[in-house]
Amino acid sequence: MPTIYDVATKAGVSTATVSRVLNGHPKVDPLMRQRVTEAVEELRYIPNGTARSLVTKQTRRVALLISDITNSFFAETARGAQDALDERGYQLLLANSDDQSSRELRSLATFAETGVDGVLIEPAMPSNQSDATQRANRNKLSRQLEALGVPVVGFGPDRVTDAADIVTIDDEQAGFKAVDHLLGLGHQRIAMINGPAHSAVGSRRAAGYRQALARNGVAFDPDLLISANFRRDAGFEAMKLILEWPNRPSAVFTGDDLIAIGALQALKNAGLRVPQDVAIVCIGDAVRTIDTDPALTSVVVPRGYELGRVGSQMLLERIMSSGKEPLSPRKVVFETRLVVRASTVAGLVSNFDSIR
Amino acid sequence: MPTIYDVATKAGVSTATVSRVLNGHPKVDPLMRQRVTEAVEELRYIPNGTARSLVTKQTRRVALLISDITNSFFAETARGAQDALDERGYQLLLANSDDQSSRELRSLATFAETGVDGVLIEPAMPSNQSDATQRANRNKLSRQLEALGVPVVGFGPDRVTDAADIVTIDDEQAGFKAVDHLLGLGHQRIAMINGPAHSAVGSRRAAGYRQALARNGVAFDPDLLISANFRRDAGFEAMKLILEWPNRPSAVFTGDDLIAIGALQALKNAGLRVPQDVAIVCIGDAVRTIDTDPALTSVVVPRGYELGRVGSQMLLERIMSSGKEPLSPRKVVFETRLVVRASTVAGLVSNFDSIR
DNA sequence: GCTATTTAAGAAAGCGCTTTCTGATTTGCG
DNA sequence: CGCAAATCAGAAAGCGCTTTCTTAAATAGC
Repeated sequence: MPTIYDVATKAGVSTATVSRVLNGHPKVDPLMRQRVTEAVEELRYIPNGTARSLVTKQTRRVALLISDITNSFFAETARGAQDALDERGYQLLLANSDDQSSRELRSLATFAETGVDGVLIEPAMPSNQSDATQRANRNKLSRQLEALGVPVVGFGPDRVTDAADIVTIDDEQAGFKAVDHLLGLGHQRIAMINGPAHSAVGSRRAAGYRQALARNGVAFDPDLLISANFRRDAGFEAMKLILEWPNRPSAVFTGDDLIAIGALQALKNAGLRVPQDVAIVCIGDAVRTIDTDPALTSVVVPRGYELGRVGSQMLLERIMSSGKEPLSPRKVVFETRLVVRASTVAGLVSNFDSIR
Repeated sequence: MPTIYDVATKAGVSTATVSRVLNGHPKVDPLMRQRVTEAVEELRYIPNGTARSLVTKQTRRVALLISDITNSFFAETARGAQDALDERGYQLLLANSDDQSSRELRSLATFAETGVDGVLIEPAMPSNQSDATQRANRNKLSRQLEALGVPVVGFGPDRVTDAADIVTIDDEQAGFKAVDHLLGLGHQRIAMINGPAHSAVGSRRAAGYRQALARNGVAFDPDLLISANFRRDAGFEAMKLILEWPNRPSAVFTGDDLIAIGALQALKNAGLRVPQDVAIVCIGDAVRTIDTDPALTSVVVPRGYELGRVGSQMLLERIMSSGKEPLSPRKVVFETRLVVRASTVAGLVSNFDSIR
């Protein structure tokens, strides 16, 4: 592997000049530039990024720390991040936390050694722990993130660090819109099948559910709020359970689209009509909810791609403005949008246009 | 940020000793080790990986270059790779090629600068190009990969480099098993709805289809082989087309599970019974094919996770054995398994046990 | 025409580590 | 007890760059 010395020798200049040419320094004689460029090509010289990083203290690398890349939402987030970073010549270092604080901290420690210019993080929020433990973990995370000394952008409603930017979805609003829609259609007894009780996303969506009820003067009945899982089978089982209640709700709001698909299946199996017997509304991805039968009314939330992209852009802004006066922490909240389909309004025909 | 000098000073030793302690060098006095360890903790010293890399020429970083992380198969691959790498303290650098050679080469160039210890690659195989162009691209890829000078593991049937390891799925076998099953049930007129005509995976699966026909003495009819896309809607449309044929096939083999799901929908819409009127068999993921109605008979291929994991392990073996005599190129071919369900044999009841 | 100023290239230091080589001290052995 | 061998810590070089400082040459000013 040729080094900058080889190039300098071949071009008959000093390494300083080679470096200047390589970095597009303005004050360099066109002749020198030419000679260096030729030498670079002849030797197929590739600058050593490690050596460069050692002196510049920049790696052109950003870490993305999520719970699980296998989750399609985060896969999209990764892709969005990747695309934005790519445009600026930054690379993406990926790590999965499995929503465990310990793994999260471990990854961060590795990043500290290896060196990154910034981190994108979806903070772990393990729900199986006490509030005190959770707080302690968040504190540890904050401190470790601050110790890294690089810009941070967090996905989720809470700021992971005092200086961190935030990009998130207004889940409470989404829950509100869904339930408000049902109430507007005259439903009064509305059940909710939610994700895990203490999941961050689930609890915010449930908050929206309660808020919509309150605003419409309907009393909240805790029995109607079921904690399940963000999975199809969980939705199926929960719905079966609901159908055994003596006083069946006229509508069901589900915490996400997979739950809704499972619930729909359970209703079909029971021979019930949707929406005539039970209406369904969910929060979810636009694409996944359109080709069910009936198509699902849903509050469409932005795709992971958007969040990843915007998050990266914000991170890059911070990275590139380092040295200048620090930007104050920003927060981007994505809006959600109710898309009415046949699962709440009988006979409505939907096509893919509705998802745009 | 404290450096190794600070630690050395604080511990009253030389940087050499600190380095030895940090790297677990055996011949170092326990007393020294103790003093160094204490100094490290007091100063919260974190070794600078960049500086280390500069001298050791190792980055503890591996690149994963795939077409698109948003594809769930590759998301799983990434996860499998990640998990295997994590165990050895290696990090994952992610890049998407979108199946474009140009992007692939660009990413590789960046990796060359930044430095990686190995690369996992799913080579781009853009099908919209001439054979000559494709060959040229493959050559460029090979050369650039070789220039990198690090171990390579490729996903797919063809060796990307003479020295590269391979991990792949026996798609031809999968196609064979699927069609052989149909033939065994007495079907003679069997259509295939495949993915894109020139996709690597699709063409191998089609080869299996033809091979099964040949082995069973059934003539291959090119009209029965439809090129579509590995998507649900493509399957739906293709099936609708087939149903307009004067001489309807008694069975359909689809290139993947999404196509099958779409095809199933088309058959239902047409009021046809599966498998009595038309049997369906597909190649696909075990989970996705079980909760259709009827459950899909399918040739189950390993999940991306497995490929990623095994690929990484092979890569790590090579990385860690560098310096020793080079391992000869290896090839791991994952077997596939026919799982018979109700879409070919009426009345068969399936549960999740069948997917293990 | 001679000094003052600008311009651009080079010398060399230094980024934070690892590792070889050297040398002091200890241990082994006859 | 004396010398050879073994042990382990330190000095210093060097990994491949960037960047400051220096210096030589070119230009300007009067």
